[in-house]
Amino acid sequence: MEAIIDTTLEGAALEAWRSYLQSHASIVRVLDAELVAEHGLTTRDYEVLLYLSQAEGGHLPMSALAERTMLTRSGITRLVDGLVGSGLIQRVACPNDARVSYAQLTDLGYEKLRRAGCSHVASIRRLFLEHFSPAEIEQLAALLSRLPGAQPGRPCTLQDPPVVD
Amino acid sequence: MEAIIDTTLEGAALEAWRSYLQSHASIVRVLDAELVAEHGLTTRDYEVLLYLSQAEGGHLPMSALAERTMLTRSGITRLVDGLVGSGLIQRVACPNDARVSYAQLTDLGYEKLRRAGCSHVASIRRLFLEHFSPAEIEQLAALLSRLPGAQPGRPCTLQDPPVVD
DNA sequence: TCCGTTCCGTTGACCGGTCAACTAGAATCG
DNA sequence: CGATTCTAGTTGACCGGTCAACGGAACGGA
Repeated sequence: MEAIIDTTLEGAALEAWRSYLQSHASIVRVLDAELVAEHGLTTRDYEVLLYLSQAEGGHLPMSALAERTMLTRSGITRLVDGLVGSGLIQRVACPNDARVSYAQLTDLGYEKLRRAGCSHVASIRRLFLEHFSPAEIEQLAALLSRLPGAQPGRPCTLQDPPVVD
Repeated sequence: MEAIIDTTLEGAALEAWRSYLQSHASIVRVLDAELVAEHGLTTRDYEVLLYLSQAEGGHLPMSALAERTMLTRSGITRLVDGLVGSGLIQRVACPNDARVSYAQLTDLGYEKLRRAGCSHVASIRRLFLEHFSPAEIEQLAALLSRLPGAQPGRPCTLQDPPVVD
């Protein structure tokens, strides 16, 4: 009845994996709490506003948002509902394709994002970046970028990819 | 209307943070899907079984589980409800203190954990560890262990701690 | 042209978790 | 001892998300 993981994952590997998991949980929890407390936004909200701000013209189709946030289309519908409700974005019909509706950042939304962004980035520095030297940051970036899902394009295979050709 | 993060987080730092977030999301998602598909367990379920297996006598009070899993006591109640329902653990009254009830791993639960553990650890290797050399694993462990929450004891402060004395 | 298929977004039902209120048992202190 | 306070666990109401089903619009052959 001994620990399963200890018998199968040796020292440093266990330590790396454990730290990866636990630090993420803790950091994300704090970031979210701060964002909610100071700006009334969840991390999801913030993420959506950020993606919109980076998009051409400040708008993006719902499914593009779903893809970027790794949420379901229905999830995005509901999330956007909330942001529309608080006036940070609005829905705009697409002139070329009546099926798609854009989520469009409003002035209020952009302003909100600007304010929230300052404290949020500061928190990221405090909770993540400040624990490393610039050289270590580079190491870390190099290492972590090899992991599945880290590269924007390569999505992260579930099991072995069903390569059929 | 430019990207907020790009103007405030310079190259490598942005890259490190982005990879950290996205890789975690992707990896955890896959791990969970595999665990559910192959063993009918969520990651939470697995975590609870693992903690119980590591505990003296295979049992732990509910609140100890809540603490370790970073869930609420009510959350643990419901999670344990499910595991009791599928016969993997059982509730056992504490003889010394009638308030506490232990969650106790059953034989079935232990067997389940053993099986699930094999494939789960294999997945962790495939999705995380195998992307690095042993030396890099050590680097990674050393770096990540500095992050808030990575050390078991030190919990991760929310904002500046409200020191009142 | 018209019908089948595919794609986009929304909706209803549900699930896993939180928060707040509660109950029961223990601990403390007069 | 009894009153108060604290602690462990459960419960009800809610929230944020998924999944499955759907409706309307676009596309692609016959």
